[in-house]
Amino acid sequence: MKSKGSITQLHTSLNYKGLRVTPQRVSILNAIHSLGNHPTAEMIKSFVHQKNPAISTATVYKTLETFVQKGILRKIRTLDEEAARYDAILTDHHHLHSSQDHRMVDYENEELDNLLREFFHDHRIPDFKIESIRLEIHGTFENHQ
Amino acid sequence: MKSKGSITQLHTSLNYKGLRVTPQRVSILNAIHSLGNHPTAEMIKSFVHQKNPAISTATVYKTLETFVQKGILRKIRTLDEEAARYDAILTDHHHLHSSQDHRMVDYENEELDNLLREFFHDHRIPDFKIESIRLEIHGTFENHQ
DNA sequence: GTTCCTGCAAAGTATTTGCAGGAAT
DNA sequence: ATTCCTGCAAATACTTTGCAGGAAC
Repeated sequence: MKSKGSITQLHTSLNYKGLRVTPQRVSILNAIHSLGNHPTAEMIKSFVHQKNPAISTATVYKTLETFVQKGILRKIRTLDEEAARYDAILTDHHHLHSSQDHRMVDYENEELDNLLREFFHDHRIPDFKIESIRLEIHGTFENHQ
Repeated sequence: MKSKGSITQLHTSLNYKGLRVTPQRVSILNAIHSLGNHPTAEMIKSFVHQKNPAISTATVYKTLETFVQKGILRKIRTLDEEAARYDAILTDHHHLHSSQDHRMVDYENEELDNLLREFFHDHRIPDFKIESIRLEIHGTFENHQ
């Protein structure tokens, strides 16, 4: 469905970051893309285990941390959950948070970002320099989509 | 400095929520108000221990959870920290997040809220009903304030 | 007197770390 | 050949739970 990076592309992108291409890392990247947005480490581990049961929990965590350090993933936390989630979208964007289940869906809107930029340009916060703004939009999904 | 609730007020507000007034609960509420915004359970525990070393960790956690359930506190999580924080301000508001240290400062602006309300009124998100919006404003504090 | 709360210790969940062997380069 | 990565097990951080005694009402 969604265009996934080929093995070669993964290879290249890992190399580019100075990382060795290991089956574990390839599996984990594939898992994140297959799982859609914002899986937890646990979800990634389960997915990866289907094909490769030998991969250890420690490796999953270490790898995710490495990817975050290298700027391949972003780590995010939600309001009401214990576990961290990992986001493969690196550009700044916002999230819809379901108050029913713990779903999180990306929300991007350039017009909104411009509006915010303007607003804070006109309303500087004393002694604070803004780097980025992320909206947590809480609510409920309708039509069970 | 900041107007704190007297013992009697605390008493009344706990009673109002159907909670018994215990020294532990009074200490914990005082701690949260003294510590300013968004202390972690650990910070609250340390503070409380200065006056009352006997209070247990379990009680701190249980009490905080009770307060959250009763709507006396709100539990929040930050981007890069493991531990939850507790916020005594219940009305919807936003937060400044320091990218230097792990500081979090409240930010409220009615004009901003109106702007957002208008924006999302005009740009409905398909199949999603918004309940609340919180901004995470990341950046750096200047003038070491 | 009844119900609720506290403290202890143990358990649970999420995550990190040290280290030795093994794989990628 | 060297450097980096993985897996194991143990450790750590944060939080929850069961239960019995004690406090608040």
